[in-house]
Amino acid sequence: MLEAKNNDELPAIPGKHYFTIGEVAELCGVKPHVLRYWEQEFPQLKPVKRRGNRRYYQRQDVIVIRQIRGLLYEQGFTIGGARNKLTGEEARSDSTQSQQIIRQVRLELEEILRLLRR
Amino acid sequence: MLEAKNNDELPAIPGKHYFTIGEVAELCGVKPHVLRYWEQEFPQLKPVKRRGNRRYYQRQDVIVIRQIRGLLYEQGFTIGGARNKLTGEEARSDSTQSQQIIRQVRLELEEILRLLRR
DNA sequence: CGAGTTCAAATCTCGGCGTCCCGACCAACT
DNA sequence: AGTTGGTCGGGACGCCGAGATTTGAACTCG
Repeated sequence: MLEAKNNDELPAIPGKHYFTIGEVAELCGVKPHVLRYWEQEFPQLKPVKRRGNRRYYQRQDVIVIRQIRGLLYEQGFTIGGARNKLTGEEARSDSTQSQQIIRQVRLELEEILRLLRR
Repeated sequence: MLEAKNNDELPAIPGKHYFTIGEVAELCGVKPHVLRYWEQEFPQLKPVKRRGNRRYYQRQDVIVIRQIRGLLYEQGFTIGGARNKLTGEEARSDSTQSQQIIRQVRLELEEILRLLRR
């Protein structure tokens, strides 16, 4: 159990509404204590809690967890990077790689313009 | 010097062909010993070496370094993640359109620079 | 009831990512 | 030629991010 699987080899999420931490662990290939840890690190991860502070995850939470898992274990983000990526996902000021390059070229062009003006 | 800048606040790359490690450090906001370290970690980072094993970086190297810097310090990738992202990008690079355009514009720019320098 | 699961909090581990230090080498000035 | 300051590789060291383990009590479910 809990081998290092690819995200897309994980089982489909069963049709029920609530999952215990153990079930989610199994579903996502991530150990329970790691799920608790991630909960401190990712504000978007807030399972409902019930009697005795037990966590009850909904399907949405499972999806978020799989996203996080993908960013950390497949894409190679740090926790901080994954967090930013997730929170900034809608507020896409996210500059892609080629956008950065283009900005750089623009700077160089302006530099040349400056030279030409003298 | 060497404050934690954003990538897009870095100065334009001057028009010369070769840079010492110290100049690159300054240009990219990354200390020399880190550049040497990255060189072990990123196969795509191979400055030419001359007498006494001194590194001579070309503009292309400076660009790569800034990309790496962006991935690590702004996007929040691990070194491994950044490396994969870069090598994966290279594999695709011959077919992505914007990269071809960028390369072409860059060539023209360098031609102009050469003209300007006479 | 009893076996198994879950809880919070504290502590421990370990590798990733540098950082420091070293004597030696090199290059550009004067 | 001598001086000044940047650069070389390499080995030891340090910090901290990301979990792992431990503990002992509380809960769940058959």
